Amino acid sequence: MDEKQRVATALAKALPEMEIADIADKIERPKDAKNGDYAFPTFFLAKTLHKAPQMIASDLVEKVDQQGFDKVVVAGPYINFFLDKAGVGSDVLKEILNDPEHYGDLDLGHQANVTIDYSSPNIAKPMGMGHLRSTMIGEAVARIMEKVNYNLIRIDYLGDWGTQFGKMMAAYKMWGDEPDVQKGLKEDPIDTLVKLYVRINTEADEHPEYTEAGRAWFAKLEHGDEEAWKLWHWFREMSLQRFQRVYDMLNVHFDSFNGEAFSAQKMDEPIQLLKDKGLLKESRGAQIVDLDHYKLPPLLIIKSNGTTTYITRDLATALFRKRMYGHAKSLYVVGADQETYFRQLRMALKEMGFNWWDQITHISFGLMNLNGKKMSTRKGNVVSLEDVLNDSIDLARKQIAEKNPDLKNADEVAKQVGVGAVIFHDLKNYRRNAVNFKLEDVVKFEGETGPYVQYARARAESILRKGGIQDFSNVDLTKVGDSAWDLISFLGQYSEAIKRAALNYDPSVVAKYALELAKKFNQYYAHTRILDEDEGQRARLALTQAVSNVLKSALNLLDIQAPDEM
RNA sequence: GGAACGGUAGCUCAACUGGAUAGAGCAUCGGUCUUCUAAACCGAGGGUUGUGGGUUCGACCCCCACUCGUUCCA
Repeated sequence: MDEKQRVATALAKALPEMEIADIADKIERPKDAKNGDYAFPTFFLAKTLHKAPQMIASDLVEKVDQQGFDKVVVAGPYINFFLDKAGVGSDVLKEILNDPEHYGDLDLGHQANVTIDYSSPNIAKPMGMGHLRSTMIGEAVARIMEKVNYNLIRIDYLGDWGTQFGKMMAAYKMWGDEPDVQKGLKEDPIDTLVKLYVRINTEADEHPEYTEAGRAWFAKLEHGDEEAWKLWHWFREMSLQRFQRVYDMLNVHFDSFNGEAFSAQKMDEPIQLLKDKGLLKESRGAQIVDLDHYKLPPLLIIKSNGTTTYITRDLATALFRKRMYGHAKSLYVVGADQETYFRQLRMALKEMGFNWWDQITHISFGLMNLNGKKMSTRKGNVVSLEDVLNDSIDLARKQIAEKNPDLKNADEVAKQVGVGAVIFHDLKNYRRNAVNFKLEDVVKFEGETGPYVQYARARAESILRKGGIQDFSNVDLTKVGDSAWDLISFLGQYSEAIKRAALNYDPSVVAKYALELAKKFNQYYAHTRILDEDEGQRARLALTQAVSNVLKSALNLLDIQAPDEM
C-alpha cells in the first residue's frame, strides 16, 4: 500500500493535471515479475493527449521522479516500476519480525461489534460433512474480521425447536424402556435417538396415532409441561456434548448457543410489528408479507392452519441481536439454497422500518454433495464429520511413521495435520462453488493442501533451530540478496490479501495466499542454501523467520494449526 | 413458468478494479535425495474460457440472446 502511494507520487510530478488518488487507481501489479513491481498503463490518456500510448509512456517516464526506485522503464504502453529491493525488502522483514502477531493487521472495523451466525446444527442429529462448510467458513471469516479489528460475537443458532422433537419424545416414551434402546442410549445416545425418530416416522404410516402423539408432545413442550421440558433439555445437553467433541477437534468456540427455542419465546414482537405496520396480508387463508415490488416471492408468516414458521423466529432473532449486541454487521453463514430467503428477510426488515436491514449479510456457500446428490440425514446419505476427521488423522499418523518416525509428539502433530488437511480443503476454493465430497480429495496431503503449507513452515522452523539465532534486531537485512525478492515482495502483500478476504467474506483468498507463500518459500529453499556460512546467512535466517511467522498467521486465520515439526 | 448462482486444460480449481503470452494442483511422461525434512523441487505435453452477437485501444471479466447444470419459489 505504501509502495503504491510512492509510485503514485512519483507519477504525480509527471501528470500535474491528475489527482494523486486517480493515478493510484490506475496503477496495477504486473503478473509477470519481469514487468516490475508496479505498472502504470497509459491507454486511457491516448484520447485526451491525441498520442499513441507508447509515445505517452516514453514521454512520461522522462518526467517521473526515479528517486527511490531500482529503475523505472518503459515497456510499450506501460511504465514499469522496480522497487528498491534492498530498502523495501529490509523494511518488510523488519516490520514482520518486530511484531509477528500483528503483521498484516488493518483497522477496518474500529472495534465495532459483528455477530456471526454459523455452524448451527440441529440437535439430536449427528453432525455430517455438510456442517463442515458453515462451521469452517464461519470460523475463518470471524478470525479474518478480528484481524481487521472488528469485535466478533460467535453464535451457534441451534436447531432445537420444532415438531420433530415432539415425535422424538413420543418415540422415547413408547420404546425407551426396551433393553437394546437402553443400551444404545448409554453408548451412543444421539445415534439411538435418531433411530427412534426414524422408527416412529416409518411406523406412523400404519399407526396414525403416533403422529398425533408427537403433536401432543410438542404441544406440551410449547405449554411448558415439566416432563416435556426435561426431555427436551436432555436431548439438547447430549447433543451439545457431542457437538463439543467436534468443535474441540476443530478448535471452534462459540459465545452463544441460543437457538430456535430461545427465539420461539420472542415471536410476539415481530408479529405485532407486522400488524401495526399493516404489512400482513391475507392470501389463501394465510398471512403473508407481500414482496412483489422487490421481485421476491411473498413471505409466509402465519400458515393457513394458524401456526407460525421459522421466519417469525428469524425476525425475532434479528431484533434480539440488534438490541443485545448493537452490531454494525450481522453475518449469517448459511447455504446457497437460502439465498432467496435471506433477500426476503432483509426486505421484510426494511419494510418494518429498520434502517439496519442492510447490516444483515448472508454469507452464502455452495452445498456439499455426495455422488452428485444432496446430503440428507433423512435419506441416510450423510458422511459423519467426526469419522472423516479421524480418518484423516489416522492417515497423517501413518505418514509420520513413514517419513519422520522419530517425531516426539507424533499424536498431537497427526491431529494438527489431519484436521488441517480437512479444513484447508474446505476453505481453499471460493465459498460459493458447490463441492462434491470425495474422501480421497479431502485427505490428500500433497500439492495444494493444508499439509503442504504446514510442511513448508515446518522446514523453515527446522532451519531456524539449526541456525540458532533468535534475535534479528541487529542483523543487516539488506544482505538477503536479490534472489529473495520474489518471496519478500509477496510477504509485503499480506495485508492486501487480508483486506480482500475481509471485504468479500472469503477465506479462500487467505488460503490461496498461504499456498502461494509456501510455494515461493519451497522454491527459494530448493535453490538457495540458507545456512551457508557467508555474510548473508543471518539475513536469510531472518527471512526464514519472517516467512514462518506469516505462514503461521495465515494458517491461524483459517483455524489451522502450524506444527514446528512434522 | 419466475428467480438466483454457476459453465475456464482429462479431473479439481485460479485469474485482484476490464490490461502485457489465460495460470496452479492432481493425473500422465521425464529428471533431482552422501549437503538446511523428497508431504519437496525442476521440466514436458495438455485451451476456440458453453454457443452466437455487441461495447471497448483492449473482454474469462461488462451488455443482449441462446444453451447446459445446480438451487429456490404457500
